[in-house]
Amino acid sequence: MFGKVDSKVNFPRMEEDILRFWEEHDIFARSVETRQESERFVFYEGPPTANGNPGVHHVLSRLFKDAICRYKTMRGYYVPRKAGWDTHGLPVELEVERSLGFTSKEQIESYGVAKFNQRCRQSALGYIAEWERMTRRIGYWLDMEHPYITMDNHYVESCWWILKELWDKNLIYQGYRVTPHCPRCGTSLSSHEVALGYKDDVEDPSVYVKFRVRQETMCDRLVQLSLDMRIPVYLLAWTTTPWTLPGNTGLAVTPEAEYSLMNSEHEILIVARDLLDSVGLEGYSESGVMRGEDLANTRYEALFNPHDFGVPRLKLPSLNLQESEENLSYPVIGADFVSLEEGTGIVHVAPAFGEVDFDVGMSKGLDFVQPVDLSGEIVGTYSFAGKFVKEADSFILDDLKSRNMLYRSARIVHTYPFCWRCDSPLLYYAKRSWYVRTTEVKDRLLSGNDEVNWYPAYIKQGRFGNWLENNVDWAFSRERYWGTPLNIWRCSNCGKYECIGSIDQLKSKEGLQGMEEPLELHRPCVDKISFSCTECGSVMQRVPEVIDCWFDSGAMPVAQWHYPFENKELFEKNFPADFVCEAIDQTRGWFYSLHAISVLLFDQPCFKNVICLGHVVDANGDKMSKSKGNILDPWMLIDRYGADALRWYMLASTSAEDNHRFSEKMVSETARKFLLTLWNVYSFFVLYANIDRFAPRVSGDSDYGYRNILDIWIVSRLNQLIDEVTKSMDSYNPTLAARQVEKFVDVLSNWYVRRSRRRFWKSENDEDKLNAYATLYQCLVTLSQLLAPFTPFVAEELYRNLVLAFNSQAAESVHLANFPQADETKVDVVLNRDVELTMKIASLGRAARARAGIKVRQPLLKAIIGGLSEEERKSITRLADDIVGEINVKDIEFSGELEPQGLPGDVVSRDAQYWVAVDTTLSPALIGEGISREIVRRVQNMRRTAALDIADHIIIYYQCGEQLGRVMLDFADYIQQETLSRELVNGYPSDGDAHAEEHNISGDKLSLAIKKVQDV
RNA sequence: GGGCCAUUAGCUCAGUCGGUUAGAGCACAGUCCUGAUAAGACUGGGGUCCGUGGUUCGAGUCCACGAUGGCCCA
Repeated sequence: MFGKVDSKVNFPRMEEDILRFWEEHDIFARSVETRQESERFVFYEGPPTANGNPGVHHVLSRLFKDAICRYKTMRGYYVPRKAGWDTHGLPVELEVERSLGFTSKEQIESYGVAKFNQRCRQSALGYIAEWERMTRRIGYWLDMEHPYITMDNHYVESCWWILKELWDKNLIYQGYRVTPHCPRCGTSLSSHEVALGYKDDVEDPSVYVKFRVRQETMCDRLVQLSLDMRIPVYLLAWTTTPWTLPGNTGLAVTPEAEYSLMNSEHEILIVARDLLDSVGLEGYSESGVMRGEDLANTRYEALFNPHDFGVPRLKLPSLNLQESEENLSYPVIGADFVSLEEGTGIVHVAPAFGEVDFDVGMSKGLDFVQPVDLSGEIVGTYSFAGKFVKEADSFILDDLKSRNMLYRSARIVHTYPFCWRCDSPLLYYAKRSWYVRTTEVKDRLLSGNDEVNWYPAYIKQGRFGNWLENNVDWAFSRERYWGTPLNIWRCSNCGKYECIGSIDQLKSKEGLQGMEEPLELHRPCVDKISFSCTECGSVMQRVPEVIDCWFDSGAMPVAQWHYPFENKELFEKNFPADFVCEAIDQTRGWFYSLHAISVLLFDQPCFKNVICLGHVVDANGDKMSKSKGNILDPWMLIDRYGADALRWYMLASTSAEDNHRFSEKMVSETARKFLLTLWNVYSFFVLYANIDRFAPRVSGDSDYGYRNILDIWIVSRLNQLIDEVTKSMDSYNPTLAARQVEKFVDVLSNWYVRRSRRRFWKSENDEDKLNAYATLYQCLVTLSQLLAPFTPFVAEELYRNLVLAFNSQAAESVHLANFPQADETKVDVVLNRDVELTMKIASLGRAARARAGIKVRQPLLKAIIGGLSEEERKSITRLADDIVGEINVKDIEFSGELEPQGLPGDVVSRDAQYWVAVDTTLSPALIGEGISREIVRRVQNMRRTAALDIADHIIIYYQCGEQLGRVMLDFADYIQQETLSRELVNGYPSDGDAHAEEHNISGDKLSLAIKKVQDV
């Protein structure tokens, strides 16, 4: 006997039971370890950042990873799955800062870096626990007992080794470059972090500033054009960041462009001719035109002389300090980046801010003036000193206005980047940073990418390829606290740098001091360690930076094994990965850091196949965010619908790469549509199989020699399905696979079971019935295996109940079983097509009946089918029973005519190719048969109302007129058989133990009563 | 400003190589079927296949330009 199955299933509760079973019997570990000798399928887990609870979008990528890994396991591969946790970085620090109420780095310093980092560690550990809970519940199988954790000493040491390798290859350098800087967090942001924080509707000043031209530096042409030397000549420049003006050390023009001299009574303004209209110079008239190259080398008076405000002036590229100069002037330079689309065609250059500005400063040898500190406050003795830059804007403008250096001031709305974490406006700020020279291996980054299979394929040459094409060196240092400490020490005397690649190397240094045991490879512990300089013998101290946490995660192929310090063999066996999977934002994140580090170290890519997922969005297609309040809690969905429902929705509803629209309603619909249909087929099977004491063969094979065509067909479809699912999964397309399964379950339920119902219900235990059970059994067992990677819980439930009840030798879990193999010889494509055609004809026939207004329960004489080809006609004759049964006609005829002839339109239904007509002639015999079916239906409803068991036998009592009485007699056998009735008694039951109802059939009264027969 | 992706029924999505009347599910209405079904069937309403141009005998599909949205980069 199979275990009793309730048709009303509580999936969440069932899943909890399955989870307990898995854990008690260690199924996951066994599913991996029993395949230890097989070919390896290497999977890398992209470590989630442990700084928040997992949301639906995290669940999505975990499910795709799980489905592929479970599939490969069932296909016989050895698929170890090591969990990983990303525990470092600004996100973690911010979480702690928030809990402590901190808003600046000073507060962290005075709180104490040791205590602060301890809190970061605790915070990460807390979230890891939460992630483990979610991972377990959704059925994501992952070895969480042996995870890699980026904050562990071993992990950090491997990162050190990598950096030392790169250092030895001369791929690490310290550059003075402009980086997006968050003044609150006090650190640079990587480009992908910046990308997270762009806002499109930022209001900023839009100001036109006048720079007075030094008369003695004017070229002849300008002297000539500025006729009246008594009025001043100004270069007009446009900016949206007035706070950068104190850092101005140059103006750039396009050499080939034309510039107009615009006269008023008091002054001459120089503006690009193309931009006159957009600048709007009312009251000015053009007194001359000159080329940009004529302006180059002209000098203008410094807007703010740094020497007057106690700010040093340095010379690029040497950065040598410059002497104080009273009448300071800066040059006009020709450059190719000057826009003639907006502004004035004259660009204000401040090398301390802005990447382009710095680069041109380096190449043209401009001055470098930095009037802003790293917290974004103006330094020096300006009247607006001490103010935050954005706040200083208006004071700077007032100052310029009072000196008549401001032509016009307005406001504009544009796009500007903000810190994705703390929302502070980012400042482009020139400072020292450590770089990995990724541009050195750019060609190999690109060619390595060619070897990777991307799903979807367009990412390879598209987003990821473009990103690699535009590769710039990786600024990987961070001026923060909680991260892998940068393993570079600097001599306080001679400035020599040394990179330390291991703990042993560090311990062996001469003059080692400050090493505490146990050694903790974090700040401030590592900061205290010093040793002697090999050059001059002075003390070497570690540089203050930590490294970008993206570097940590990209190091995982190496660092998860503490390679090369141990596990050499493990590393080699697990490199490169066969498969990784994350959302599309990781093209610039983890996918890149993995790829870059792998190519830098080993000159080869480190993953062969990658699924790139779209984002999870809400039902309206909007991104989920706390501020919008459209976040869905995965726990709520799991508690209500179960993990399988969530899994199936995520895997089946939307292609992996598209945005995944998400709402509670969609999850519940999916659960109903698919899981309940499957469950109903399953509970139907178990209910009847138990009544008939069906015992499956241990092999599970349904081939009993004799076959009903329905059996042959569904087995054909089943083998086709196995083939389809295998191919879809092998090409990393779980969505397609899931949809194929969904289609199969639909036809299994709504054609195979529907058409076979009577075979299960008939009283004889004949061969046909046995075959029906065996076939449905085979379908359900195979489905449980096909579904195991997708809906592992319900698959397990089906498998264990169906298989283990009769086969104690079988694997005790579906996840220990092998994936089904398609038997190609059983696939009959012609039959598959014919059944499709049968469904089509049945559908047309039902439509024709509906048009004619005759209930399906009323049998008709015949249906005429047209539009079939000769071949189809021959082929489909073997399925005539199904057509006859579905349309409820006594016979079918085929017509060679393309159009129905001489038949009223309301009995014909057609599509583009086929037509079906029904003969609506009703004989008394047919009417009687229709009535008998009507009676059966009413009795069946009464059985339900009386809450009788499906197998209970009854006695039917009836009272009626002559016509119905005749039907009762004529169709007595049929009625009794259908309703499990021992007797048809014309009269009332003698006792009150019966269930009685009054009926009306086509105007005739019928009194019915049923009574359960006690002796079975 | 640049790149990638998407846009098909009220909603979620299919739509193969360019070829018959563009489909399915959900939702809505009516009818039917049913002792597995919380299901199913039939009918109906509901379509500017984002827009404009082009290629073609023929375009949802190919090309160009544009719009909107998402993501990425500036």
